[in-house]
Amino acid sequence: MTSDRDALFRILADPTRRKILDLLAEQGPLTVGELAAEFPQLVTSGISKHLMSLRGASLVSATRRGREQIYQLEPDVMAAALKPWLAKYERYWSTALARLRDLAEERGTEAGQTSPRNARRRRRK
Amino acid sequence: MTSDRDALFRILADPTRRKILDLLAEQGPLTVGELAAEFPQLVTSGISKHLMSLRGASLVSATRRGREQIYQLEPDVMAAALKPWLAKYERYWSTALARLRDLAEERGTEAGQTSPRNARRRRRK
DNA sequence: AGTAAGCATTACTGTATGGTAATGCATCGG
DNA sequence: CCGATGCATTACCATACAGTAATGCTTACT
Repeated sequence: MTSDRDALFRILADPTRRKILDLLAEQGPLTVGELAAEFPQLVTSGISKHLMSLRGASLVSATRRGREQIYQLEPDVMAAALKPWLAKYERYWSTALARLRDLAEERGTEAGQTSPRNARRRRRK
Repeated sequence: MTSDRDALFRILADPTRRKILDLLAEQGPLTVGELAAEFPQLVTSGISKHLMSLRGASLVSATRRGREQIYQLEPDVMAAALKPWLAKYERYWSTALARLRDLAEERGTEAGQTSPRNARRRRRK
């Protein structure tokens, strides 16, 4: 019952897992050893566990080459889970940036309502 | 030392908090009571705790009106933390969508290398 | 004044999970 | 063949944290 998106966000919550994904996104496929080298404070079995959970969520895939495992980013699941969710916020972000720019430029242009004009909810007694 | 982004992803990991943010994004400002009504399985003090942590991360802000607290989405922090991070993946997403479309259209156009052409790393023995 | 509504705070509990150490299992080099 | 490398798996531990119940503080109503 726990949705795909729930699982994704739980996985992304851990900084180590996010960094693994970031490395794979920036550098392309990497072996476990190469990945582990980026986390000197962690033992390799820890990395392995993270990689297993990433594989379990289909965020990465692995192919063997001899005794090495080459991990690779698998972007589809993340895109599918994240894009619709992001859509709810992106419109706020543009206005947020505009607002920041406005603040930087001048003070006192308090023309209201950047947020969705949402007529429902009038509960002022 | 734990970065802004770490904090954000930890917060987003909880489905209740994500739903709170979603509601505020979709419906505009809401009171605690209105929010709590969306979570029948939770007691209100639980909602309140979540709202406190959201406020602590500056993802929402609250204004009093009488004895009600009206919570409102505060998009800036989220945008600032998420947009640079998303940039690493978005280019994969377009190709991912293209790949999905390709798969839907036909089978066997296995022209390789959608991923970043990353010349470094040549370790084929 | 007294009661209730709306929300925050605190203390407590159970569970999930990140980390480690130990072990196992292929694969590679000599 | 034998030790070493590369990685996965297991069992174990400690901590973080979501949820609840209890309490308190304002504001509103009568």
